[in-house]
Amino acid sequence: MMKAPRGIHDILPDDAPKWQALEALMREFAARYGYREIRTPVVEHTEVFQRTSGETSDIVEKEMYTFTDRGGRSLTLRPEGTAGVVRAYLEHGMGSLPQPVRLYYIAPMFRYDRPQKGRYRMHYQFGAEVLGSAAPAADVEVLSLPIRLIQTLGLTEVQVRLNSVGDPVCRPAYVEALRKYFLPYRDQLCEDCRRRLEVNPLRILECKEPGCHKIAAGAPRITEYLDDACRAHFDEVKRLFGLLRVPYVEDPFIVRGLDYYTRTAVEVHSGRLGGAQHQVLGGGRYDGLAEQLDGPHIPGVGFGLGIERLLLVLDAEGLQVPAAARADGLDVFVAAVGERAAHEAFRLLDRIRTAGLRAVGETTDRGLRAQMKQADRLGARFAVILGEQELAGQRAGVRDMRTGMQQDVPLEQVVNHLATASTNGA
RNA sequence: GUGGCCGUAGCUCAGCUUGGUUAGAGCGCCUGGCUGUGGCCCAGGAGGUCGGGGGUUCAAGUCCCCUCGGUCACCCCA
Repeated sequence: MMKAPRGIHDILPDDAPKWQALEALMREFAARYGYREIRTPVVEHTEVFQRTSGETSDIVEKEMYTFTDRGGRSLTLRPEGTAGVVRAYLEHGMGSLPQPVRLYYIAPMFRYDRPQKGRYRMHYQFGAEVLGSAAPAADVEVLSLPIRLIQTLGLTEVQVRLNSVGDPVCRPAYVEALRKYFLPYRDQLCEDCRRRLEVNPLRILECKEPGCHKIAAGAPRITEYLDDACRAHFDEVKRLFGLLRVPYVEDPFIVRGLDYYTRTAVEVHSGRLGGAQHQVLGGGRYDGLAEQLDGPHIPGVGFGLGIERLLLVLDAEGLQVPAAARADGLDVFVAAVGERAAHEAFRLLDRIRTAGLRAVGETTDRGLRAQMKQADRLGARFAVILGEQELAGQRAGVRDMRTGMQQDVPLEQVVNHLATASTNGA
């Protein structure tokens, strides 16, 4: 049997209302903060990600869905949202819009890594970016959006972790210091970290190998190496979070997987996901990204939030997405007995829908009993019954499926009757 | 990319250890009891290449190998 590709899943009708409700809430929050939606393509030129994420990043090294199109171009299914958004900003001259520009997206991302619960080869992210502002207030504004959203959903066991990864001016000195620190321990590091020592010593900091972790604990801290500008920026970000009373912890060990990050780096973790896929959100500032795409210097900051993971965390904390239930449901089922009645029912069904009610009718010709059972199973609030008897008197039976009360209603009044009845006590 | 566990109807699972008649159950689905009225009950029915391929054997859902998929722990990430 044909199956969906590995690590890629269907979202079925039973779950869709939950997704719709969550997405609606995200759009509502984005609008509240003045963010406008941008829809960028799922594929970009491979270079867009190669140049921004960094050649040594895991994404570029082993996780990209890359293919050659018929014209010989190398294209890649986007592994993350930011690079494409910045590309679009540059391509469409958004630098001439009032700055900063605030953008958000809800879109699928693709990463070719090994699937696990909460980690999929195709997953959805809610993300937002502020482009054109280097101010610490921009960092805190864009990051407070998902944090407030998470609070609104009622999640309690989440932690905001904050760090600064410096910038191209001060980071090289720190990387050197790290290299110098780790070199004597070289033989005690794990295989991966020995490699990291060469290509990207920052990564050793987040290694979970106990041996490496222990050595890393004594490593110099980035905060000791930040230059005045970066330090001032970081201090102000922390001050502003404090002003908003957003609880956070400083974590000198988060460095983020993508090379384009500068200064602010943030992650949000849940304590409820068994240590596995507990990271729900990642983000930070990326002041050099636009230049890497051959654009001018456009500072930016943003985040990406994994929707599947958020859903998982909600579940783990026993929470529901507000209003998710109401996105589903059926008002009316129209049952017909006999061919003449079926035609009249078909017309009636159309009128009911035109009036704005959610209705389905019988499309085969089963017995009334089977049709009533359908109405019940589909969760219809009312059943309308049309047969020879009703037709003769130009009437229809309207049955309230909750109470079992049935009324005889003139045919031309059925739609009105249903409309008022379904708004009362729905 | 590395290692462990798992894979039998739409769903949840039994059967596998000690190979041997037509592979079962509950729920769901369809039909009937009730010739035009849902929920409860009763009866019947449909639905399975036992994830796929190869091997061992007189005989494989059951044993072995490979492969695909899921899951967990890593790597890393949302």
